[in-house]
Amino acid sequence: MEKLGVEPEEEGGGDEGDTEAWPMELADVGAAASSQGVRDQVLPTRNSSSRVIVHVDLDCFYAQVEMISNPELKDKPLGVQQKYLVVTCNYEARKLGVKKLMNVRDAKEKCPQLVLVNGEDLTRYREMSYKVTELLEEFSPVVERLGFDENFVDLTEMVEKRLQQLQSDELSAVTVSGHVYNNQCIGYKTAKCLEALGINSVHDLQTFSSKILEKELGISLAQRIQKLSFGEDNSPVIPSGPPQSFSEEDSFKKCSSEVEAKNKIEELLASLLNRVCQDGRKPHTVRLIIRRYTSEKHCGRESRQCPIPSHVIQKLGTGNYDVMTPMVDILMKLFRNMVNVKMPFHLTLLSVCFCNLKAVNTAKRGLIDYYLTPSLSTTSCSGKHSFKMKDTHMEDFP
DNA sequence: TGGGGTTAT
DNA sequence: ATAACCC
Repeated sequence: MEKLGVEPEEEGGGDEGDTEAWPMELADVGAAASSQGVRDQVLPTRNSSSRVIVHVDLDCFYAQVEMISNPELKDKPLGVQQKYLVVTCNYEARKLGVKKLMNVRDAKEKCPQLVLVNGEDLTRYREMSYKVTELLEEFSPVVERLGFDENFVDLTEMVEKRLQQLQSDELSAVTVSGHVYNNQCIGYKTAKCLEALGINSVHDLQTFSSKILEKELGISLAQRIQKLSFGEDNSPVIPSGPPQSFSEEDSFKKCSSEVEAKNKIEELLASLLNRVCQDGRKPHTVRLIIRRYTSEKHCGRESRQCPIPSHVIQKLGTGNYDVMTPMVDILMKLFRNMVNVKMPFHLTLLSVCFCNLKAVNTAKRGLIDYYLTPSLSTTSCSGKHSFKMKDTHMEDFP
């Protein structure tokens, strides 16, 4: 890949007009990685015939963000803690036996010098994550995100252009070698199914009867994972664009009263409203998610959702508290719809999600809305993404 | 086991 | 509304 010059670390690109020094921060990401021996991956992947797709996989991303925030942490064993878990850690910590998703107790036992920082608030991680994606989008707009720390970039066009510029003698010296990423399929349910069929390795999967597999798993999944077992992945890189939902969650040992729940919901909501304000689009649906205490049950979440009333939608992003009250009312109705508050209950998680996001300026906002909501055109909110009403022509409306 | 995300049904 | 998948 060096021949193609696509390492993020090499990009010093001027980012004119933006007061934030993010190219420097990105250089820091690279530096932090280098200082740790670079396990961050920039690999050609999803190889199939003639595409050039690069997989950018940042390792221990949260820990790297923390080390950039506080360079004193750089040479110490560092873990990022969420509740009782060390969700990720830097290389110093790994050398001393700390693993991802290790219990705080076990981690401290293994490594008493371990420095822990709280990583329950994802704000800075999310921001850095999008900076990485935006950087990659400079090479090609076709960037697909996977979680906060992985991106797939389709560079086919860039490479073809580059090849066209080369003289023929130079061309003969170019070899494009692809690393075929052997996608283990780690899906829990599917793995269990495969195990039941006696399929325990990639080779087992390669040689297993297609017909039987299709009958067991359905034709779609069967064909896909069997191709994957040969390292073939033809799936297009889908540009992720802006997020389709915003959510905030909190887990805890016990929440057993309505007041307690309301307080937690208000906290989640306050953060969410800030995020929605900065994004500029408006959610048209809210969802409340709970997890009840039960001895087991792996993915036992329940949710209720409803449309957000239009008069509330319009107050969103105006950065005021008028929205809090009606939104809390809506969420508490959803809450009581799921939880019988007259009976004892025991929750271990609450989450609020805004989804069904719509752009404000292009959506089918009718003429009536337009004329009756002058406050929209003066909307301000502390981000650089604040929305301003564009010049409007009649053709914009149906 | 956290605190996010996505798509399919 | 849930389930499965990803990190």
